[in-house]
Amino acid sequence: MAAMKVSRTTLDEDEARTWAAYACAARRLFAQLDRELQREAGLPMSYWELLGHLADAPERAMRMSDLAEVTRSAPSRLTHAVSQLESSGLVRRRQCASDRRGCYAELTDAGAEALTAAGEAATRSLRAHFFGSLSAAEQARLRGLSETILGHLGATCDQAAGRRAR
Amino acid sequence: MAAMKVSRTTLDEDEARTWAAYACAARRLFAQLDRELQREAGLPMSYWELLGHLADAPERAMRMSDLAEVTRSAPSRLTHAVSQLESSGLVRRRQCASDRRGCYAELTDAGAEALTAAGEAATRSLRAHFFGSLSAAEQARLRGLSETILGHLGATCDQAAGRRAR
DNA sequence: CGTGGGTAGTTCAGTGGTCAAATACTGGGG
DNA sequence: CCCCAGTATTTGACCACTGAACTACCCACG
Repeated sequence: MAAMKVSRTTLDEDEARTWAAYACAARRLFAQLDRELQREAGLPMSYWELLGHLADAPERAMRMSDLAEVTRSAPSRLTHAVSQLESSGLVRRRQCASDRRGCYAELTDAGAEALTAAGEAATRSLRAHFFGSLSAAEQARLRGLSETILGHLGATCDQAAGRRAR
Repeated sequence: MAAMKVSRTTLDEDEARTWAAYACAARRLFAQLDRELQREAGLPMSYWELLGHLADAPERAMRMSDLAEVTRSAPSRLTHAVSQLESSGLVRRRQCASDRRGCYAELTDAGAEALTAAGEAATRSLRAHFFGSLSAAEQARLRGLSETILGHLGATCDQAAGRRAR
């Protein structure tokens, strides 16, 4: 008879294979997208996303800390990333009028252009390697599963955040 | 009536959301696992996997280049990683008898211990954030989808590899 | 008012990773 | 037998990212 599943401190065969497949697929997809984005648009994926958030924002500008929050990255990362993007002319820093500590990162026209170029490269890459391998129904299922995972992560993270906030 | 889907150079709403959900979930899972592994076992995820491959190998040892292949990483990364692991005593380098250029990386007893500790931490983390959010059926579906993606990636990569190999 | 605890952003030192060049050795054809 | 094209690994310079100080500023309270 099959053994009851008991809590072990080690993954069983099936779990290990599931995680391996998931992790390997995701990593290779990221690596591929990143490479193609870099090659065709000269932009790493993380910078592409950063520019994307700026483009979505009103005035194409955001406070550093808000940008840090939506990209889930440490403030110091933003400083470095924005400095780098600023030096390649895709982003501009603007003093915040109401709070002299503060600082806006604003998308420049060159940044907007780079963003659309990167968007096209990303689209090609994703169609080739991600959407191209899945039927519409499979895409929907994968999206559902991802959202489930995210929901669970969000909940546990919010708990932690709540605890920290006391 | 609904528009025919034509090839655009930009993702449509639905594709964008699917990719966003997938990418965000995967990244947050990796980040969480990496943090918890680091905190509880003092080991980044990539080093944990590296040690895992060594543990699975006969004699708990592998040639640097084979290790590079199974971890899909550049040779120089292996050199750096193995040096670092060697200096913390988890791995030992051994000369290859038949090829004096060659070199084995061998798991030490301390390395094996660290690996099981990391395995337990990883198991807890994955159960909490990954398996914990999905039913058995969902896990199976996610695994199937990941394998589909991998199959597609493998095929396209092998083509590229084949072209390169001429 | 003025002072102190919180907040916005930067700086710095450390780490894991990449790419390109250097080193050391192998093995088959002249 | 020797030479050289290829292979295994290392080295070094550089980059992105992180966490922990640090600076500058805001604002509410006494």
